[in-house]
Amino acid sequence: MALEIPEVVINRLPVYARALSELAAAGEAVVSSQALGELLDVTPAQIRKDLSYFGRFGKQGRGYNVHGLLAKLREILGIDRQWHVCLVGVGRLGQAIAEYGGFRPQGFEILAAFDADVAMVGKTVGGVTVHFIDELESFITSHNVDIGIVAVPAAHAQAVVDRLVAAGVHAILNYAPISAHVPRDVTIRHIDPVLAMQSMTFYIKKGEGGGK
Amino acid sequence: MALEIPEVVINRLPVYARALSELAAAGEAVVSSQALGELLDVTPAQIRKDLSYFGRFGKQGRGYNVHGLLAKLREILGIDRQWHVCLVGVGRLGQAIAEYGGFRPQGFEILAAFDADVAMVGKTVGGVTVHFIDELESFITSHNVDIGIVAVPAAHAQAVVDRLVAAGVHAILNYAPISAHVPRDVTIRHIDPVLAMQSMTFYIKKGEGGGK
DNA sequence: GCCTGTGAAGGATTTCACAGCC
DNA sequence: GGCTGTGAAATCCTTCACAGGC
Repeated sequence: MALEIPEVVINRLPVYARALSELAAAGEAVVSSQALGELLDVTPAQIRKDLSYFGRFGKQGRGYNVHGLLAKLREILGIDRQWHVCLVGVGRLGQAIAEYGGFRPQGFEILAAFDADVAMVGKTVGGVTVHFIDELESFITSHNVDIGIVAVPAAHAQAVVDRLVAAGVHAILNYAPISAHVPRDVTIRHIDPVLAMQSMTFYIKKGEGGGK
Repeated sequence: MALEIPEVVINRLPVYARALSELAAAGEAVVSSQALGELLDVTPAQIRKDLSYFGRFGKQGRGYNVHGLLAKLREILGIDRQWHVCLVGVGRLGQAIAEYGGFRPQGFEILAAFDADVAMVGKTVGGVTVHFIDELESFITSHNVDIGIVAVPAAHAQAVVDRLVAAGVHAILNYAPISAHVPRDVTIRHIDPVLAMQSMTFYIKKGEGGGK
């Protein structure tokens, strides 16, 4: 009977969880949907409805227990555990990703990196050892890698995605500027600052010269 | 009568434009909504409907002229010109952004970077000179900066956003892990790989152990 | 025969508004 | 009195399906 949960809802939960972490760090014990909504620029009704897909976590007249709700969300999202990640591509972008300190504290452990350039093989970037790309599949299998990060040039990105999928990875974070294809049982998210820029210019263009 | 165009539509246009660039580079002269849709995993009806917000660009029986449609989309999005960008924060992340070569070829020129750390001031990162943060407002005004990129620690990010907005910037690309507040006439986009990861784990968690 | 552009239908998501509980 | 949880209403977005042009 677990009715299908909209993807938009799932995408908002990590934002709620992040805000709750901050509230917890600030020593807040309880928060209302109203207060949380103001923090996040979301309507209180939206928050309550989103949470209602998963259960009844609040108390009438009071609001939500910050720690309790955070723990619930972490469980729902599956971020209450360690995930094994591998990185493909250690060019400039890949190196920046390897050196980025934001993944590990959230439970995403980059176990290894892979590259087609033999000159990179054996080096260590941000604490991650670079392997030759041909070892990708065996590493994924032997180390139970859950998530792949793609940071190769656009021309090779789909091939890398295909290899990750074939090797059994079910989630991919793609930094390459392509619309990658994946089977329906694989989840993919794209990080593309240029696309983000290009959608913003539509709105600032309007403000110039023209009407209202 | 320019009926309001949904934001989801605007967000898809850059993806269409990117695909058209590739088709153009591959020497394709014409493309149907069907073919473009297969390339992008989007339904043909969606593409046609999206484009219909802006005009009638296709020819029945043939499809769309690749160059013509691309030019139209670039004009609609405002990516047919140069934009002035400034970067705030040149820590590890900010440096990686400054060194990233993907913005300039798309018309986004990073004119300057700013940081509160005087040890960074005067240095050059990825061809961009670092200024002291207090020069932010005067630089934005004098150089007509359109877009700000925020790459400072979370604790300072909202303050930086506020300063950018006060200085007249109307679009912000935010890499800091916060839900920043901006006035309604300012457009903001968030780049947050951790949030992307955290929404994917919901789906791969389901695949494990459990049902169906 | 093929493919666009588009009203209309359908589906999804958000917001409303209020009963019920603390 | 304040705030949640939630059906119902409203809004938004996608898909259908077909008239019309090439």
